[in-house]
Amino acid sequence: MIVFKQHGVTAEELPGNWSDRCRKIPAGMRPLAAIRRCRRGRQIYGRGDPAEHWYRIVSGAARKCALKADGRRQIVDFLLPNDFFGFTAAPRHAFAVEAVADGTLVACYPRNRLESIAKVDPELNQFIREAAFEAISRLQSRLLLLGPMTAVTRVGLFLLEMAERSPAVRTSVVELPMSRYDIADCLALSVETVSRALTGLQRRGAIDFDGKRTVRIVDIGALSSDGDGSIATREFIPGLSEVAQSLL
Amino acid sequence: MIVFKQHGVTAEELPGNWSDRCRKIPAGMRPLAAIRRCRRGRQIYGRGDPAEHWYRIVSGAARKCALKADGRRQIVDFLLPNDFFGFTAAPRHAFAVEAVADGTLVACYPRNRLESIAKVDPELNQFIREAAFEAISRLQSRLLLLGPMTAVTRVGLFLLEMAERSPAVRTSVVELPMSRYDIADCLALSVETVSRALTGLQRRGAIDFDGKRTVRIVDIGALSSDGDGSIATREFIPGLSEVAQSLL
DNA sequence: CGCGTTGTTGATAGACTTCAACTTTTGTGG
DNA sequence: CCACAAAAGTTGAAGTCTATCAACAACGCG
Repeated sequence: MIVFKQHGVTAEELPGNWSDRCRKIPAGMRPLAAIRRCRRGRQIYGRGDPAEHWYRIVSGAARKCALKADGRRQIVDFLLPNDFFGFTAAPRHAFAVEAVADGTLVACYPRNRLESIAKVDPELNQFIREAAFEAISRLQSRLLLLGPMTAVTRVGLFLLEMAERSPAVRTSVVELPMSRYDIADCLALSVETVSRALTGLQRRGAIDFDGKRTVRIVDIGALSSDGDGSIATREFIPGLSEVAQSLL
Repeated sequence: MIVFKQHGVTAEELPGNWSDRCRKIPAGMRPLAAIRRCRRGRQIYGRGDPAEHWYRIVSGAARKCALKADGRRQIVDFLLPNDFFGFTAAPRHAFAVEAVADGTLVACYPRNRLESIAKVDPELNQFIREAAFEAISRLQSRLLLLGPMTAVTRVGLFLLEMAERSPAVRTSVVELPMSRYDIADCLALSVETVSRALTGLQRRGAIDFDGKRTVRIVDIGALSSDGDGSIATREFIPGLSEVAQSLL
């Protein structure tokens, strides 16, 4: 059994909020779902495409991203199972969404039909509203990740966020569906810096690898604290659960 | 008359999207509004406060921010007239919101009563949904501002965003309600860097000042292009209007 | 007028990016 | 099943940008 050095919390107790996101999908919208299977890199919708559907990740993972003139990507959000996306008040999507994992399953819901049903179905209405509110929370957490902090701290907090959003039972083991390049584009760092940060965290004993994309969180204190030992994030990441907050 | 050097577009034609945000507020929610007047720096709600209201800025400006352990702030969003805020699926607010301008007027709507009315009022429902979607758009734009780019570009894009969100008729003149410190905390830069960037843009002839907090946008090309003249943001900021996109 | 706040400018140190070389992993076709 | 090429990941050295520290100027308010 893995025990976190600083706090004596077993790995299994590392809190996740995944179950929170598994609220029952309203009966009214279930029959409207069209399931699509996407290979790695496959575009789910592009920038400028008419916004005719809302989407939900069933399994796998996707990235919401913008393309800059110099060819570099900026990843705005990672979508994991049960995340809804594609919300916009505008008639067209402002960002592209692409599958990250091979064989990602996406449920597509026709927007106009969903909106018609919502007119007479309070349950569906509340569901959509809360899905949108969760997207807001996710984006706000991501904004904090881009604040002024060192690369190591940023990568560490990213791993924590992924751990909490992960559906895995043992949340101390994080499966990263995305490449180092994706992480870099998401954290506004270069690939090399991400790689060095991960290596640094490993050397420090904060994490360990069971493969390039499988991370074991060993010492959650070392993960979130800065290099000099000072804790940089107390009361800082609202997206993290209460328990994780207290650990920071 | 001010003419933009690169494109020959008069100042008055610089497009704003403020009128888009002035959609009529549904009749059902108007009588519920309680108006609050806030002095500069006054907290509208704090982190951890029960989320019992939704809010709308009537006049003035506010900042949504998180406090880090080292005492530094991270500003997640600036709220301008007609922006709605306070949305959350959680029972408590994750961020604090404080007035930036003196005498800021805020409309407060009781959340539970609004939700009750929404159950039977499709119009109100759609209104709330779209207000939330707009918050999502705003946050996504802000995420792009924190991507990897130089401080000058970041400040320039910030000015453009403020210009487009401004209710002023002549959108080439931007009134900044916030201090340099606020801008720094919003863009993840130091105050000194923000100051230097503004001075640099002025020297380059991209902007001019009618006072510390009144900026005239003179050359929109120089504002959004990088130091070496290369344009860094084409097709990049979905939050900007189509016309501004074409100018970038 | 004095004092605190806000804003500007300069010099230095530190962090990240970039460029380059290299290793490991993955996938594909013979 | 192996060979080979492409993609993904790692590591090192040098350059650039920004933060920090420090000093000072401008502004606002009692």
